[in-house]
Amino acid sequence: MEFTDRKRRILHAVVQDYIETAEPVGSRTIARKYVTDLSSATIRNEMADLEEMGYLEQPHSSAGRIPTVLGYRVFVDSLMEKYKLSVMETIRMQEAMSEKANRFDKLIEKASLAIANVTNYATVAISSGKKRNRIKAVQLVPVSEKEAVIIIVTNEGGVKSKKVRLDGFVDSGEAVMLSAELTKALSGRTLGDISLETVVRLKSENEGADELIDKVVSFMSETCGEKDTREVISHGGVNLLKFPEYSDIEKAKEILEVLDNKEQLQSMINLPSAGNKVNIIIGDEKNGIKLKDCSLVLCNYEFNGNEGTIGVIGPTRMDYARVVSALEYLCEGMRPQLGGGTDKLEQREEE
Amino acid sequence: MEFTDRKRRILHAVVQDYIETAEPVGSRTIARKYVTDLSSATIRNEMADLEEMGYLEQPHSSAGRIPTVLGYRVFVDSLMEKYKLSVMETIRMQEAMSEKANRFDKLIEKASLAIANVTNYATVAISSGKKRNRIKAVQLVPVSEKEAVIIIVTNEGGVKSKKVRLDGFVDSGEAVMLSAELTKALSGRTLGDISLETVVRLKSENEGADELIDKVVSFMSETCGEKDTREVISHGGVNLLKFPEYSDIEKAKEILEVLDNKEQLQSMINLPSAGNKVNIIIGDEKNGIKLKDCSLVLCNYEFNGNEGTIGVIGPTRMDYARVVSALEYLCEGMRPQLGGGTDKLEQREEE
DNA sequence: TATTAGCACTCGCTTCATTTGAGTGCTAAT
DNA sequence: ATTAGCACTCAAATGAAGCGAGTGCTAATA
Repeated sequence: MEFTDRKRRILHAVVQDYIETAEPVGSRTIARKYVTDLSSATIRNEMADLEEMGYLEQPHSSAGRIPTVLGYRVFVDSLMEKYKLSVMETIRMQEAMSEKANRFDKLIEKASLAIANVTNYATVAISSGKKRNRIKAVQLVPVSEKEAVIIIVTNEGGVKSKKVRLDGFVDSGEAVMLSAELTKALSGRTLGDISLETVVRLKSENEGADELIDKVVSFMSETCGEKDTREVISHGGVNLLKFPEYSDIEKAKEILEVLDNKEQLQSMINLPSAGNKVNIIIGDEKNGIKLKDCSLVLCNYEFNGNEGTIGVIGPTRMDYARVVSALEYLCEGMRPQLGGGTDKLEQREEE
Repeated sequence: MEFTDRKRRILHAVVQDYIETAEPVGSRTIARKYVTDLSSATIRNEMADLEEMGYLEQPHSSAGRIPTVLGYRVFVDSLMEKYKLSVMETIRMQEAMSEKANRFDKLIEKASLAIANVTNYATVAISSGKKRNRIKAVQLVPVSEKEAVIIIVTNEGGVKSKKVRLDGFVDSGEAVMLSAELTKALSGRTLGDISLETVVRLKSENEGADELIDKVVSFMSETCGEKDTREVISHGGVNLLKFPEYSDIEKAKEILEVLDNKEQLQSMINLPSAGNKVNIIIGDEKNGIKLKDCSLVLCNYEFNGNEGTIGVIGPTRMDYARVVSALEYLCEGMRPQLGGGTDKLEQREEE
């Protein structure tokens, strides 16, 4: 059977209306609101065809039609028109992002929250910082008789620090010396690639500081091992409760449990990383994970050397056009400063 | 009317049974399961008394009794017996806490999650770091031609850092000099109390570094202004969905919205800080906030100089004894190392 | 030949009345 | 003082009737 233009118009109408109302849409509704040049009877026939072709289905025999997964697919791929964000929406996002974001994970937390608020769906964000940083400087600061702070500054200006307890005493003079030594020896290297010889040499050249050097080295490898810190966060889960598809508490629990579970979230998001384009995953199109009846709109972002993915989760019946626009706006707006002066580029890390 | 010992036994039984079943409990149930030496008729009379005294109420005239807020109050204050944590429960908490917690906020995040998992209620935690820290050292590290990192180390070994952009160039020699100067001038002071004279003097003694000094000072006051960074987090909101009191989606939405809202959470928790003892707030006992039908069990904790509050939110019908024990175990176990060697005490902060 | 009007039919909801049963309060007996 | 017994109450479960949105099919129309 041929997918005529008229069928296309009708499919578009069904999806559109179902997205708005969450009610199965009947032929009469379409004839009145969308395809006014045809009678309900004609539309009825076309809808029967569309059902046969797999784009629509009926919850029960005397109800209207709802889109199938396939129906949504062609809708998002070729039917839906681009949504123009309202001024209000852009402002809300800019405001959310304009506040000083200290750490990178704070920034994406803000982004995630902003998207959740603007779209009124749930969001999930993952930061997969590709930290291939090199050491710029190492500093030791004694803070009490038996404690000192190790500070490592990287290339990009990142700072890692740790307070350690020492058995031996280190005074500030020694600390300064040792800082200089360590900086000289390690500067330019990656956190991971400190060779054993280097360690041995350092120890022999700085007698009595064995303990501290060990601590520094182990701290570095520790930190380095955290490459996949992959923080997963989620916001706006409650937003979903206002949709009728989750008025059943069991359904609600199901999805909220997924949103609460970092592992599941992660496995859900990790699948595709198709460039920087927005990626839409509908219903349970293969990729497993129990996001039945849910859709996922993903977008990769990049900021200041870190990168990650942010996504929106909602009912399959979500307002794809608006979600896509919001995500694009935010992710693209992240590279240039999104509402701040030069300040925006200062990355800052703290307790 | 007198609050006889028999009345006490019956009230205890009602509360206990209601906590378990969530169903109004009738006289027959009590006669069979709890107070077997009395007939249901006698218990009926006693219950009528208890209702008159304000400890019990009836949802409707032909139903069993449920505890009033007052009823819960006397239950938690003088009736309930201490719960002994099962081995399984302690193990689960220890495991959750034993992993290396980098930053302090990560640690309390873990604690919050652990309590949520063990109790199966929702938790909320707030860290109100009482940062009365004094400066120990100031370090400047140039990372590129026009960028440098400012690092401030405090008394307690806390580290704050920020990458700044500079118009003028700073080489590492200058940076070391300036670091020493700044450390000498500022060491021992609180982040907030740098006087104008000090700034002026520093600038005159270090010509050409005006810009950097300004940045350092403004960073300090910025950081200082963050005294109330008061990070609020919450976990286990979904847990609540399994309780029948939230099987109505509207009720569920109500509480989950509160849990999602940092401001509301904060105002809810901030009320009492009665020492280090566990504090139970039932229903909407004055203190406002829409936690009607909910109870809140709060406990203050302290770790490594930081302090905060962690709390459990659940239906008024929650298993107070178990929650109290879990919280006490966790909060008290926080000062001594809770499942780790000396390592546990090392505080570490990073990107 | 494509479209449309018309009509019988389906089936999920809502409404309303009835039944059921757990639980109470009261009274009279122990 | 306690208890057995009984009439009464009321929420919740059950089920029948009617409604109405929507369909599929057929016959008339352009």
